[in-house]
Amino acid sequence: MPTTMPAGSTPQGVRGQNERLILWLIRRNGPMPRAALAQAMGLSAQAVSNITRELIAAGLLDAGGERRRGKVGQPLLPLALAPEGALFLGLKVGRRLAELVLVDFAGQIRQMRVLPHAFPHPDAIRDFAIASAGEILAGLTEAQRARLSGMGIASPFYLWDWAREMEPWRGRDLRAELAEVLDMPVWLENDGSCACGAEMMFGTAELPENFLYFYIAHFAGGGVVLDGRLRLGPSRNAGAMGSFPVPGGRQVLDVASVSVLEAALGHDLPLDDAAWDLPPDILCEWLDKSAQVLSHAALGAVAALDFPLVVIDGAMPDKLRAALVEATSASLARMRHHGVTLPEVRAGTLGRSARALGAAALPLGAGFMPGGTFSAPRPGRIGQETQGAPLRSPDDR
Amino acid sequence: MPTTMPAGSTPQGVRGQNERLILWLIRRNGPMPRAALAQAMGLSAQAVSNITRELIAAGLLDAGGERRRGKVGQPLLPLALAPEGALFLGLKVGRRLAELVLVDFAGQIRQMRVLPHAFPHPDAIRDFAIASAGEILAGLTEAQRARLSGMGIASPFYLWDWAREMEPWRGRDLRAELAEVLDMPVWLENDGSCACGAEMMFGTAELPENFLYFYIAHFAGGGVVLDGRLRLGPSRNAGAMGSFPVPGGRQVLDVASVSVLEAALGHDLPLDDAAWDLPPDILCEWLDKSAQVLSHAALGAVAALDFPLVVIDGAMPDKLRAALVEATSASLARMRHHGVTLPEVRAGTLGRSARALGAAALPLGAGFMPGGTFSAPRPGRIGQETQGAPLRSPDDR
DNA sequence: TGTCAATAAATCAATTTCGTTGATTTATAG
DNA sequence: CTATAAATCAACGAAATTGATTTATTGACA
Repeated sequence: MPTTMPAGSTPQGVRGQNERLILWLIRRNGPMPRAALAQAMGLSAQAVSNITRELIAAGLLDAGGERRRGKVGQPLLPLALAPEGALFLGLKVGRRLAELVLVDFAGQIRQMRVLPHAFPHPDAIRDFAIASAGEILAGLTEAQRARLSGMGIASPFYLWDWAREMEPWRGRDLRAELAEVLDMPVWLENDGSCACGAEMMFGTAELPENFLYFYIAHFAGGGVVLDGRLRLGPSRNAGAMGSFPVPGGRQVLDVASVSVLEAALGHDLPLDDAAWDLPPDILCEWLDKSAQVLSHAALGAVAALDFPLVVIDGAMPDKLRAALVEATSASLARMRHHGVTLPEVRAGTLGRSARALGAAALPLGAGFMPGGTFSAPRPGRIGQETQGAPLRSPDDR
Repeated sequence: MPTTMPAGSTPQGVRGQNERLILWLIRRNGPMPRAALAQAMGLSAQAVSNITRELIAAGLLDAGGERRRGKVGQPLLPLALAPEGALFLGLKVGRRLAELVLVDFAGQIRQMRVLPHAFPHPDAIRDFAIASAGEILAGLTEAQRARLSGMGIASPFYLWDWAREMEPWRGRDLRAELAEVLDMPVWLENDGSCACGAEMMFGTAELPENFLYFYIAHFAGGGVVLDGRLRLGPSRNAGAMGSFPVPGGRQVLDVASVSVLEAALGHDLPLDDAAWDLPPDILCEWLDKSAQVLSHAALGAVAALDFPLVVIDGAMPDKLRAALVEATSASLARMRHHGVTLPEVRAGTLGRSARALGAAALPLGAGFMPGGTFSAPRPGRIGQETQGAPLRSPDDR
């Protein structure tokens, strides 16, 4: 039975849905006792008790924390995510670096391998991913290997539009190539959407259910979160904020990107944030122009989607990111904005690691989060929640 | 128990969800036999049989159609929406007219009352709505009155920003005022979103699950449909395409609206489409400028949300609307659009009646459509499908 | 042209899954 | 030692599933 069709609901689907919702609540709120879960979900304590028992048996939750005493009554026993509950590989394809990370169920990066390159090439990155994944797998126990859920890839789209050197990417399907060799499920999404998903899944700040996200690196991208779900779009190209049109017949990435800054400098910027040294005049010019286009794009997105928050992150020093947030917020306030409420603008919390983390979050989202947390495009004309199967420990298979 | 919290799933919710999905499938696809429903939903024929039996008993579906023979086997018995299954009132607040319509479950307008005005005033519209609703109710049978689900209001937001004459709207809550007097549930949403919802619910053309919608009347608005659901936004202001920023420090409604056309003409346009008489130079100028801003806004929205389709409708003659569609499509093709796929541009199918129909669709969506078809904003941090209660016929209450 | 097997829709009966309700156990504050 | 609240146990009800049965049509063969 195809899982991509508009689906009716079934009792089994109910269980899977509730399991995933519990994991999501704990992921966003930190360790929670069963009573709080029942309260948050509107289910009975008994139901939560049954579901959590299975999740603990499946190795996804950990009840070994300290009982929290304080109020009258039996003390609360907070349930935490079990870090070893599942493991994920994340591959980031960047303009200057490829990265492969191993991330655990709690969102910690356990291992990282890096491949620098003059330009990314699909053959080189495929070989790097295969070799590095092999090394990482070799270092895992049998039990850990059984709990590896798959690999996610965060890659820019339309790479061949950037430069002649990236023509080899045209027509390549890195996802399929790696899925075949690695013998595990592989996902691939736009790098901006991945970074956004990482902020939602692993970010340390409270986030509203709806926000717009920009990620400024060598090129500019973004992501869209609606109702607590990362929106990928019917052709997987949602959140393409780098392509957003701005006045002057240009697009956001023509102005607000690190490559533009490097072009103004006349040389590449170092990978080490602390070593960035920017002349004030060039910096101000870039900040000013970038803030203009970011605020234009942000206001357009707010008009269409009513975002209360815009998050800006990127591969740049914290200080520069903060200045960009400030400049964008100020530019937004100066724009004509009748009929819309201006959003808050805020910096992201993950910086350079956002894309690789987001890549690893793809199998996590697909397997362990409520349906559509990383919303897959569904063919067919009618929208309906796709329900997931109940979660089982790898041992059961 | 608050229904606006992130909710776990329950068996009862499952039934309600499936009931609504069946109604939605039939609404969009036309009469369907049980076997096709089971196929489309991924449920067993038995489940569909049970659910449809109840929906027929509740008076929402009609099994009285002709059996369709042709293939081997027992002929198909298509189930259709029962027009008398429910009735809805829709109130449109417009710049020149207020309209109150009575719409049946199949989407047919059964009655309509109109109030012309120099400017809309909340007191006058309230009185008009109360009086007209009373007259309409008086003409219904007792059974029909029992099946009246409520009233929806389609109103522009921030009315007081348009003109000094509309200052009385500030701070008014027409929804609450009417809900109190009319003794029925009342909804109110932005008129652009309502028009978009009408296209989705009652439009005669096939629509994809995701599209952007513009509605050009005295002012310009719009709507957003994602995954087959009308998106209202966390503060109910999604789809505010009239406020979309365009080059030159302006917004869409500063350029692409009938009021701009009237200003250029120097006089108001008649309510009768056939009586519109526009000098070619003024028409061309308006079409050209409007297409530019519409295509800019559309391309921005496509970058953010990956829409495959843009629908343009409005209170104007079919011919003018077609010309605007054509001009916008052409302007879109001329824009720089690296990294995004250009959407199809198409005319809406409802024209002047879109907003009133969409108003009536608000109680329909709230009561009889899958959760979030007209997505209500949900407070709280974690997104989850809100499940509806099973549908019961009014007689059961 | 008439009869009958094949086919597919729709329903009947029995079973399983899952959440709920009400009673019970456990551990802490005061 | 009592009140309180978390968590579990046992019985119940709602909804979907599976497998068998009924119903009505097509199409082939006599």
